[in-house]
Amino acid sequence: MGRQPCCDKVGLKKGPWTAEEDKKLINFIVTNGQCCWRAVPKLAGLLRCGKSCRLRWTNYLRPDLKRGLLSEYEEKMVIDLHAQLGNRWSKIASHLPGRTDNEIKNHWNTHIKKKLRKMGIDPQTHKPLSTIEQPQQHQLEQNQQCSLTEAEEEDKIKDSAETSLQSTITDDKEEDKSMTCTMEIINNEFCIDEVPLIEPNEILVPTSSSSTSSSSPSNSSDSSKFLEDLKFPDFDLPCGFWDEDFMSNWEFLLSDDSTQHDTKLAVDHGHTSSLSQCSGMVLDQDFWT
DNA sequence: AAGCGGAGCAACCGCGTAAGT
DNA sequence: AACTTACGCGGTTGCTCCGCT
Repeated sequence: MGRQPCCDKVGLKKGPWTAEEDKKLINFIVTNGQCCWRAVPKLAGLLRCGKSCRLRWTNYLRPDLKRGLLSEYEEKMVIDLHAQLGNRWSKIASHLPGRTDNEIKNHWNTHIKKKLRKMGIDPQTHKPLSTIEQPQQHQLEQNQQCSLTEAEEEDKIKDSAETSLQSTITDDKEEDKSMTCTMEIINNEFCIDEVPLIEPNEILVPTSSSSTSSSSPSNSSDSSKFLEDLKFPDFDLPCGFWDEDFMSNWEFLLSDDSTQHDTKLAVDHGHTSSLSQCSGMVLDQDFWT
């Protein structure tokens, strides 16, 4: 079956996002919520494909994102979850509020891999490097892959991941057995037993798309006029939804002074904290409607 | 000061699949 | 049931920054 490209690539912009584009995307999503990514660029007045918009929003502009390096605890969680889930970054990310799959993937590839190797642990199998012979290692990888592809196992693993972070990994499954030694080694370094539980209500619920918003334009042909009316600071925000710190952060991003904007700047200049604070909040879906 | 190389990270690409018709 | 469409995911790329020579 032929698959059409996600968007007409001709004339679409690629590469780093500008402050102006961020502004447009934020304005649009704050007002309309996340829905129909394919339509977002057109309605928001962006020369990007929907995919690019979604990525920019989920990986960078979302208000509930934490920025900055992963804490030791988060890092430990990533290692733990990776041992159980493999390279399923989005699943791993779902256990780390405010972190994106992309961020975790990058952190894994640039930091954690090295760290584990330094500790003598194979990052793929989570077994000590010295004890693994090549053929065995290969089989281990295959076994892990195999077991992870089964839906039944996945549910078990998911449940396990949610609980084992605070306790020990059950050893009633072969793959768990194979990880035991790894975990022992890691535990020496990270002491996961002391980390607090993550409560379900601490898991952020990213804004849902049920919000074909009531405030959305009556039809798309009015979208350009509609967008003119979007001025972020004028939005009625639920009381206490975003603290002043956070608002100033986004205002920073949206301000006209940020033409040279590289959102990294915001992070580098101490705006991280407000973003991080947001991660503790559960987004109210009503807000988006 | 300039050049080089590695590290880090944002963004892109292509595939799998759920949802819709 | 067959097909289409859009979304989400994971792998990869390429740009920027920074430290070293």
